[in-house]
Amino acid sequence: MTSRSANTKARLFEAALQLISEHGFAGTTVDEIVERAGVAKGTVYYHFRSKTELVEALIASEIEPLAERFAVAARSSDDPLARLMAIVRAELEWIRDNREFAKMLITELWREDRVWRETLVMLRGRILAHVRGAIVVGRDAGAFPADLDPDFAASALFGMTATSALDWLVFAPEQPLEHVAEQIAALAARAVRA
Amino acid sequence: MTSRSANTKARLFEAALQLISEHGFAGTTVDEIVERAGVAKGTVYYHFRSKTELVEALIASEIEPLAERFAVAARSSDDPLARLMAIVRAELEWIRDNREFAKMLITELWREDRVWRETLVMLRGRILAHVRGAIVVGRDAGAFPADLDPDFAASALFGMTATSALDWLVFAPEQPLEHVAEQIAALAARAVRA
Amino acid sequence: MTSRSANTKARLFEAALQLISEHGFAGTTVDEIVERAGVAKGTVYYHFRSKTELVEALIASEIEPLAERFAVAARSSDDPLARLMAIVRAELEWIRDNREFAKMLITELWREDRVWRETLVMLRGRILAHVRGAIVVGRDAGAFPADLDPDFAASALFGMTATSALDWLVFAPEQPLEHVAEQIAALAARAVRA
Amino acid sequence: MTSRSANTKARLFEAALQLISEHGFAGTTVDEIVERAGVAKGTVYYHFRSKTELVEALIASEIEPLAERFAVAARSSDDPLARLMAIVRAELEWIRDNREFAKMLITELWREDRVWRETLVMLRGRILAHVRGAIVVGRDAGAFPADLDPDFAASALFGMTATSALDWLVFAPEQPLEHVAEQIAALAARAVRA
DNA sequence: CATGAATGAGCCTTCATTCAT
DNA sequence: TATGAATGAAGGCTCATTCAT
Repeated sequence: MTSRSANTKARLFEAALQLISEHGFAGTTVDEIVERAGVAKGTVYYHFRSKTELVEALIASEIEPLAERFAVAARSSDDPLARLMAIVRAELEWIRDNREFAKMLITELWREDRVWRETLVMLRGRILAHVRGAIVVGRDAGAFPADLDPDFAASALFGMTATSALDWLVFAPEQPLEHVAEQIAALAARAVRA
Repeated sequence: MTSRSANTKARLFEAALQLISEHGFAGTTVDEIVERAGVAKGTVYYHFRSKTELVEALIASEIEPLAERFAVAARSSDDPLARLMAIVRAELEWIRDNREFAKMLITELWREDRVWRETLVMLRGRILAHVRGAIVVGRDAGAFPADLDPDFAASALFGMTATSALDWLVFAPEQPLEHVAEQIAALAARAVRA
Repeated sequence: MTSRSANTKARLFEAALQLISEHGFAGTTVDEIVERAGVAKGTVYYHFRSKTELVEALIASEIEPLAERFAVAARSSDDPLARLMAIVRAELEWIRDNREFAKMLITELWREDRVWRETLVMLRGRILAHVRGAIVVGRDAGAFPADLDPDFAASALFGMTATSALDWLVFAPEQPLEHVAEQIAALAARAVRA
Repeated sequence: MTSRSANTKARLFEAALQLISEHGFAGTTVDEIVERAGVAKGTVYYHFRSKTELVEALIASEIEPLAERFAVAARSSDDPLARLMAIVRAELEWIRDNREFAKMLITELWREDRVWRETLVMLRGRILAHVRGAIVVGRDAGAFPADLDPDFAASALFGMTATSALDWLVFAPEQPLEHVAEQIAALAARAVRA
């Protein structure tokens, strides 16, 4: 792929991401995307087979960096609680840095008729596996309650962090990340400790 | 309004709700709605000014019963923790009973260009106020940590419950409500204890 | 179907037929069809699922009358040669009366990627069966040569008549039908007589 | 013209011919042509001014060899009937050897909006002139009926042969050329005998 | 109260053509 | 001589809305 091609695709990705996070996939037109990207309409169809495949490619391009951030956080400590806190913080920071992508994921994850749904579900699984791993280790070490359902707790902590982060960005964006991180970390830490 | 008219509207509401929960507002057509409702296309425009107003009316018709369920739960006990648990449980039960509506709320709440967004934000505010109220009482009584940010904790607990409930219904619907309720209640109870 | 619907469809059929006979299926746009028919573009898609299905319906609507004309001609006489001549004449008259449809059939019959190809091939088979029937009877009665291949002769006579008729209409439309009919009849009669 | 250039053009011609015979001119895209030819899209526009001129050049490249085959057949004998039979056989063989081109000619000859229509009409005239010549000679010599319209008979015999040949190739390709040639020759010979 | 035929703006997509390399 | 990324006009189709009945 030439760098000209790569540059064009990158501009299309950015334009599509911003628009879809605001108006959803169905509510975003190809005309709007190309206008914001500064290319002609046909260019989309030179690089992608359809509007849908443009978004599939966009998601695919973001998934690895995202998954890697969580993998790094999960490797950050041997202490289960510290590891959990690192993951929570990674989630917060990622949402802060990728607000548009996060909004798109939330609104599209529950939509059952999207071709990329499987991809998103798998991504969710990879991330939750890290959370779950830390929980299992902590539970077996006696640091967390014995009757904690790891799958359930992983999903709950992940969801609590995600919705809190979005609430923060949408309804109280003036709050510093540190305050949010502290509050969520405190809640999460208490929620799982034995 | 005659009962014939009310019946027609009810069928339109139900059809619209199911379709929008699956495909989103923009992804649902009036043709699909009327086909599922078993009425003619013109009928929608006899009862509502537009597709948007149909959905506005649908949301309005659900809001009071929903808010009332939370109000009842919030009045159920004087003990702050018990009250919190009742609210969590009310949320779970409501999502189980109104799965389509819950999915619609989640995917449409973050969309900034919807006319009913304000309505949903206000609804969210009413519900969070109950949670927040219980937290403030518990904090002031020393049952909850003194440094707990009530707004923040309310949003986090509400979000944790909502995403857990949706995960449950979408990814593990065979789990009994009791197990889910216990797990969430345990997490929530620990999260706020002093 | 209401008469308003039927009228609209008939106007679409007529417009489509004229345009496709001139520019072919792929060379005719829906915009051109609706402009000539005097209806809005959406009307096509209210009545038909696609441009292709509009043409399928058009062909289906013409096939029975056409097949019936040949069936009548084939029943016109017990004498095989007279019957053959009646069929040839029916073909000529039909092409004269349905010039657009005939041109469309010729240019679309050989196209292997058309959904209606099977329909046209079956129509061809029904017509050829009449010609073939007359030839078999004449051959068995000794009026036609014993070594005449009925399938082959039927296809040859039918094709000769069709191309002659189109040549006539396109390159020498001033000739009266009678002259054309006499010439073709004479050629055909000689071609098959023992 | 270098041999590399000639080779590229030849590959474009072959690809275009196959595709157009299947899907028609309007139904064939430049993308499809270059993909089958194994060259880049711009290459078409380096060698030809447009898709239309590519096809014009393709037709032009085939016309002389085709016309020459008929001219040779027309010179093959002094006997009018033998000459006619030779032309019929030449037509059959040419269609067998150039099936795609023949199908393209048939479907494009009646299309009144093609720039190459005049070229094809002239080609038709040149071929029919040979048939007509043989008929006139035979009629004047008393071998053919005196009331035979030479133009008409030429067109009819040519059309009969062409449609029979295509029917053969499309619907009964397993038949040997000899059988087809015999059947058509017998029909044609009888059709014009005095 | 309800219908369904009709509308037309606007959607996604196609495709012949251009142009910098 | 050839490439392939980019273009934009035009294509088929969708869909919320209107309206005569």
